[in-house]
Amino acid sequence: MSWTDERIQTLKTMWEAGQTASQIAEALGGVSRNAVIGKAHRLELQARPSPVKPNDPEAKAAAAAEASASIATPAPEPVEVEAPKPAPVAPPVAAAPKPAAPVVAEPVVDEPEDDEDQDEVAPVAAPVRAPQPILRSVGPGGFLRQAPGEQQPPSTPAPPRRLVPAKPSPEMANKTSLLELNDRICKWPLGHPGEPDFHFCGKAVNPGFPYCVDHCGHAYQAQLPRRDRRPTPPLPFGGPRPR
DNA sequence: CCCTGATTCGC
DNA sequence: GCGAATCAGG
Repeated sequence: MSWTDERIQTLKTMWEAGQTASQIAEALGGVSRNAVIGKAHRLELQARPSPVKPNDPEAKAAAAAEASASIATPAPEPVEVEAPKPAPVAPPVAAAPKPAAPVVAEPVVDEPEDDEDQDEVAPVAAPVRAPQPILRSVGPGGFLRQAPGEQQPPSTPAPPRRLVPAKPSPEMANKTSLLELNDRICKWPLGHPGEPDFHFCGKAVNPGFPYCVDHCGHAYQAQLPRRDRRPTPPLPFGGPRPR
């Protein structure tokens, strides 16, 4: 598998959306988790909390000094630490539990009359599960319950030759799907991954940010004293959606 | 053990 | 540029 523009775009988006490298690899198919991480780094997408971050230049220097006690001090450069910029209170992606594989709304019209294997360049990028109605119990808020492990069966990563199910419903006609995202449109998720109407905001971004001006306002807030905080910070992913 | 991302380094 | 191997924390 090679890194086509589409696949790179998917990688970028999912990475920014807080998906784990494993999830991204699985969604893309044909690549390993390491491949995804490696590519992400080459794309300079890092900027994500790593479970294994030294993060302490002094400790590093100390360790280095200890390891090579005989070497002259290599002038430990004081690394710049996170400045107190306005802390994003609710980076929507941070709390992302396990958004399912990319939901494609791309209405791929399936013409039944032509049976031949046409190497249709259908976006194979993401395995698409037919939007089969998931019948589950309904929670207090009216949302569909989903067992933690059954977001979607990522199990059949078999690259679908055709994407039949994406019915061109008028519902999704104007919605922005995962694969339609780019650097210029707002990536704020609307709805829940796995649900049929899950899509993204899609408005023009606030330059320099992944979201439009409105959603930047939601995503980046000044840290307020607990008492003064809104009881419910926006949770774009996960969490029951009030209806 | 499992998971995670980071890094290295031969290709 | 790519990604397996390896590392290291949770």
